[in-house]
Amino acid sequence: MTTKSSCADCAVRNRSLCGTLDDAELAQLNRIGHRQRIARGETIMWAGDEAAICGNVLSGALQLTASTDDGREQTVGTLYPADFLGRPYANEAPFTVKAIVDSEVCTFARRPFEQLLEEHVKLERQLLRHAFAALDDTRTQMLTLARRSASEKVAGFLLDMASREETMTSRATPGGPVTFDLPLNRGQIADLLGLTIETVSRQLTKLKLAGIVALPGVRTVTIRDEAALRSRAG
Amino acid sequence: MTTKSSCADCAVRNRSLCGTLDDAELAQLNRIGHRQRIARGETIMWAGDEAAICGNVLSGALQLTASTDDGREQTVGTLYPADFLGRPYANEAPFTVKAIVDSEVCTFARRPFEQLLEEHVKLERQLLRHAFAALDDTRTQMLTLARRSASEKVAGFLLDMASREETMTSRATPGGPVTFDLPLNRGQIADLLGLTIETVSRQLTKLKLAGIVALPGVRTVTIRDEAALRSRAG
DNA sequence: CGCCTCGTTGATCTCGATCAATGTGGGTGG
DNA sequence: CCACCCACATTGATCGAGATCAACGAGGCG
Repeated sequence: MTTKSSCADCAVRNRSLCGTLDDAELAQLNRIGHRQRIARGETIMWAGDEAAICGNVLSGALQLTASTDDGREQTVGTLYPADFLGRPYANEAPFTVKAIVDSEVCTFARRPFEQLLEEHVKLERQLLRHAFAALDDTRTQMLTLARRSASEKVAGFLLDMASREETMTSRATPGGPVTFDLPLNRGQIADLLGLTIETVSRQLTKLKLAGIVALPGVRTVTIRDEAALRSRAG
Repeated sequence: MTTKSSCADCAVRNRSLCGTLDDAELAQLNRIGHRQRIARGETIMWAGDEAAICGNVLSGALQLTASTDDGREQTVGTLYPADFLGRPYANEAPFTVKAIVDSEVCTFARRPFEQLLEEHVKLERQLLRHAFAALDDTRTQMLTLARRSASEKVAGFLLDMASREETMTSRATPGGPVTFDLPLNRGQIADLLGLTIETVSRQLTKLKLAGIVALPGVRTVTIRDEAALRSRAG
């Protein structure tokens, strides 16, 4: 399910790779790009398969997953709007990419995109910055996975999701209670944090009993005491 | 302690960033580069400080470390010869960089290096490839940190070190016993794998008692049964 | 209504951390 | 040359966080 469309009205126009391109360059990119909808749960790239496409996330959220031979899984990265997806110059995709909510991605076939990269230095430079940023994020997450306790992980995760929510909706209520919906179910949170479903659930219950958060719905979270949550996140 | 020197006799000439440059470009790079020795244990970059330099690792090994506010540490990356060090376009260094053995690095002041990057597309392209490779490595390591058991971690680590040793010395004894020295002490192995010193030590003892490895010296390892080690690594 | 997925809660177990003591090898100074 | 030291490594005993196994609850949908 792909549709042609113009870059002009792109929601992530000035945050993604394309931000620095002039109109002529953008037109070129537009020519090889397709806007593609990906349903929740759908996998658009399998680890080990040929890395045929790359692109920009327009809306929604996707996750990168690695797994051991015997099936233990770990989320090794999450892609949000304006993030870059795929792996130029690689023959096979290193990780599996799956939509965790309904999403839209602006995709390019890898070869033509690589071609464009080589012709447009600005595009390559932006990609380099994105790659470095992703590398820093990933390394920071390593510290969390290896050294933080379950309660630190869950507290940190909630703060992370809250701040993402706040920047999306640009709500200006610093310190006040924030309510938002989690795009992930318990299993997905567990995958992300290197925990089990049960541990995530117990940690959330603990935070609820301590009055730090409220859980009006199973996917809905209200942060009632951000300071306390922050101190638990360490 | 820095010395000028020529790229012509550089040990990592054709594996590092510089591999694709022509003589004129190399001369330019040479003009702003310094060969710098770093003693074992010495820190050349502190997380949060200004990211003043970047460069290529020539020999030895360095580690990137992240730590929590209360002092728990995690190695989030290791740099070997030909790896790129530093963070162009960032104002502060994201992680602390320390030499784990006596090392040599070819360093550039960040600003002039960035300048050169902008002028030489090939350099930028190589850096992009390095960054992607580092990203894949880091994400793969996340799976290990979060989901593998202590014995899987240690077995995998030994195989990793052995293969690195083999490629360095290009020894051609596939399957046969391989002997090599670890550049890391037990504490550093623990940091790398997200374990404690005691657990690493116990796992090594277990492998020794099972006859899978021999430990002729405290830093020396002989792999006696690679297949068994590989099956423990999962 | 019954089924199915997801989430919560309880009981128990296990791996690895922690605390503590002992061993070892290499370097230094008497 | 040897005795001592000190950092590093090993080994043992115990503890506890989180995994695992199991049962139950709550909403959504045919």
